[in-house]
Amino acid sequence: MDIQDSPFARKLAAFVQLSSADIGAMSDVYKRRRKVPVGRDMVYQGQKDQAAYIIASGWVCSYKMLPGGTRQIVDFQLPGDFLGLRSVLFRTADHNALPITPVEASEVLPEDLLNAFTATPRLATAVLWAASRDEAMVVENLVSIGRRTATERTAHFLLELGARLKLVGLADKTGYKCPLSQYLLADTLGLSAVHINRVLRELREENLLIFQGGRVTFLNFEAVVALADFDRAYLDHDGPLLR
Amino acid sequence: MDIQDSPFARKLAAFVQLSSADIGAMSDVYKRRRKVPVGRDMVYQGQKDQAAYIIASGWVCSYKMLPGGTRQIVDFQLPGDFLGLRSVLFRTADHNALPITPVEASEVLPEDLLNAFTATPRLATAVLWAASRDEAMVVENLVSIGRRTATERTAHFLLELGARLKLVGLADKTGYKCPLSQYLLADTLGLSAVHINRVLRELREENLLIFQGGRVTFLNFEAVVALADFDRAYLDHDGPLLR
DNA sequence: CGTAGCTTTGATGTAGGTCAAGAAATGTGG
DNA sequence: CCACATTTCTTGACCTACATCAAAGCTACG
Repeated sequence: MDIQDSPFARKLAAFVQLSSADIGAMSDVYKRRRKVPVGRDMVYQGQKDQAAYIIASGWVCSYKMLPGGTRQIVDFQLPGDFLGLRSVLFRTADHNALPITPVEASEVLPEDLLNAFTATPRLATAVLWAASRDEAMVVENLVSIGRRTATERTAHFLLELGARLKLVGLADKTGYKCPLSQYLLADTLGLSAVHINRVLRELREENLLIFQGGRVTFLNFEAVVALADFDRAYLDHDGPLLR
Repeated sequence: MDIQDSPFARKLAAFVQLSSADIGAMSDVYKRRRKVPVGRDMVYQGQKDQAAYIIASGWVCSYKMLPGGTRQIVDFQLPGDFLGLRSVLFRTADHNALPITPVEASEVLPEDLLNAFTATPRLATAVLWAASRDEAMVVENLVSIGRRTATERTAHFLLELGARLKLVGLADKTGYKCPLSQYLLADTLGLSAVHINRVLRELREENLLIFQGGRVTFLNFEAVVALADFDRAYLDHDGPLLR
């Protein structure tokens, strides 16, 4: 794939107009392509001098383990997303990352990243923007878990996933392919798997959405948006914000 | 105050060694000093072309409102912290920010910030690092609310605050001054104010810590760390990480 | 075609919410 | 420096959303 057509470049290009120099710097960063199988951690907590990755295809989840053996999933990385930026900046990973589908990713070495930032500040700004977008999602998740009911936060999360996938052309208004199990959903939303199951049944019986057979289908998109108090604007940005 | 002695410069200097050029760029960024009284929002959701701020003194809380009138506090900004970086990058604020003590802050204009990044990439990297540290805290909060009990997450949060304040010289192992009400604590931790009160009583009666009279006092620091499963490393960084 | 991971459902338990109301602290104007 | 108002804290009684436990039916794929 040409660098300019990669999901990563597409995403960044939504924010800054990248010059050919910027794109050149990106191709340096974006070097070693790797395939990673399901179920083996790509990053694990406490690991030193961890590389970062840019996801080309597949889904990854970033999570933290707690002493009791419970897990909290913090975020998912989808095609075009950066994985492990914090691990590079802090020199130590503070979380784990696990592919939940087979993944193709490009390894980004810390030096390359920092050199690219120094050489092309616009790229640094673009990466900062992408990191901020991810943080905005984590924040929205925090709000969900803190103050929304199980049903609201499930709906909210599934809408958010849809919006992200739409950005990279993997979803439309009717729904999207979704490889998540109810266990993963539970660990994302701070609920038990049993309760997630009941919530999903309720959403299905209310003709709001169907989560089944590896697919999310919205039956009544507007009603789901209303239920979840979903802000459609927050992941949409018209054109490049920075010229 | 000399720029080099500001809490902001101190914090960034912990990450990158800033050259005099970097410091010069910072003084451009770090320009208009303002005083803000308690209880008037500095940033509010939906506001366009919002400035960002660097806090010189005082505490600010960033929060989101939900339709039911409930509130989730996402983070606190303490002296040296950046406020509203996302608002600048996205051109629209996605949250509110409210001083909970009188605040002195320097306004950072979007242009100045972006110019500084272009002129001195090291500064951009440093700001990216600071933003990542803040995100790490939001993540830790998410984990708390998702998977820790009320007692654990309260302990965790109070330890984290202590660690942050220690970085800017406002806390030691015995405790710190803390202007938060139990209502603020509740909205931070996704609990009700009534329950926070019970949790604090329990922590007090177990001789773990006292939250009273605008002060947090640790009676048995080690026990609190153990209870909260607090990772002391994650906010400590020995020296500049990036040379 | 067996076995391991998912999904579904029922029964029961509990952490934390809500409501209510008094006590203490804090602020404000005279 | 006091009286009054307002917020903040504290506690008790009761309730509910979600967890836990248990067990049966699915899917899938080696």
